Amino acid sequence: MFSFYITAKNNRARAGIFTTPHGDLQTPVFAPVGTQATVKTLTPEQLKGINASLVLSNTYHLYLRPGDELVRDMGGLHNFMQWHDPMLTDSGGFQVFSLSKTRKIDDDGVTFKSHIDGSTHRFTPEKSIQIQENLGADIIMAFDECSDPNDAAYTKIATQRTHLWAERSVNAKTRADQALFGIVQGGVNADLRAESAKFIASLDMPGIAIGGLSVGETKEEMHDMLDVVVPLLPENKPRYLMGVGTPEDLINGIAQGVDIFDCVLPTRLARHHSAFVPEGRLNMMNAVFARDARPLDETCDCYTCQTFTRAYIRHLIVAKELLAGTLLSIHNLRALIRIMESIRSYIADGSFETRVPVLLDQWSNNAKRADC
RNA sequence: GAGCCUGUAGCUCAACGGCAGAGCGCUACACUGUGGCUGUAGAUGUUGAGGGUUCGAAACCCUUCAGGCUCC
Repeated sequence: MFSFYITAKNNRARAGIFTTPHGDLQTPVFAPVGTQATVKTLTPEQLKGINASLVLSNTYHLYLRPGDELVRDMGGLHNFMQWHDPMLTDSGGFQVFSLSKTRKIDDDGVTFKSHIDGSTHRFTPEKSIQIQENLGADIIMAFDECSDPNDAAYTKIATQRTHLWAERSVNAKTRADQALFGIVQGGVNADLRAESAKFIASLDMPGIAIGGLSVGETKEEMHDMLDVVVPLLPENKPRYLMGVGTPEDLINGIAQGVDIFDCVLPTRLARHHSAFVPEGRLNMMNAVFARDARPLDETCDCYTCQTFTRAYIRHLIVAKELLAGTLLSIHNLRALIRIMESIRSYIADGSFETRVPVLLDQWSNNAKRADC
């Protein structure tokens, strides 16, 4: 039911097709994040309009509200949110650590308090898989622990625990129509990363994720960890770099052999008034755009850029109109998806490697603000 | 025409004889497996105007301008 064909390679970069029960995914792919069974501010129709192919949703959030059994009874996540293409759910591991103020972790699982009402809950690997089976995404994730990469001693403990939990996640899985991906941890320790990559690869899951990056370490550390991990992963399985990222991170990640990415950044920045454009990140609330009649990005083919001026978008932001978030989300997601489309064609025609410096030069200053 | 009240940052208002301030707004910055947040930094004043008293005035006195209320 799940297979991954590599259609072209440029050194470590690969283009491929991952088949799922809801259609084929062309990789490299960027997945918009739809935490609460919606990519914030966008309809499924709008997502189709920007050629989104994979959407991520969240186990932690949907378990707390409206409840995974309710989603199951409403026909599963695809039907519930009316997204009929490939979907992925997170395991809830990350949110237990990033959102819950108080939590108690032991080798069996995590007891935590809801960020919504403070009520107490418990996740174990088995519980996470059960929830994700109720939700019904095509790709589901092993329950893991994402620790602070700067805490080396604790990261070792958390990584070992993540390995035990990965095995338990595999054993808990019952549905054949879902692909369970394992997650490599190990912080910024090369030896621990290598050990984790080998262990997770040994479980022979249909895909492997690299977690615990873009959580506070430097770009150089992320780069170094990918250099350690990716060569230790099987060629014939998709590699998923969780929570990344900026246009620059996507280009670098693909060059290092990553196939799947997800990130809140394009939609979060959209709601916080920033736009990805080739010359840099624009803060569209800035007064300089008040009378700017140009589109966000003259080279972009998205609905926002084909239709509206910067002046209008700034007006919507200043007036706190919801449409601002929608228009900027359409643009930011389209910008990243368009980069993916270009790179897939570059890998296919063999030009990707030589184009990386040009792509980076074009997009690397999106990590911070542009001057225009 | 007479009496009273009010004029302080873009807005609403503090300070009532001793460094002119707050909230909001404004100008920027940050945001990477999402709390439509949040956090950080910054700018802005002939205290309506003019004169006087005082070591010192947004404050007290005089004149004047503007707005409001009341009375004739």
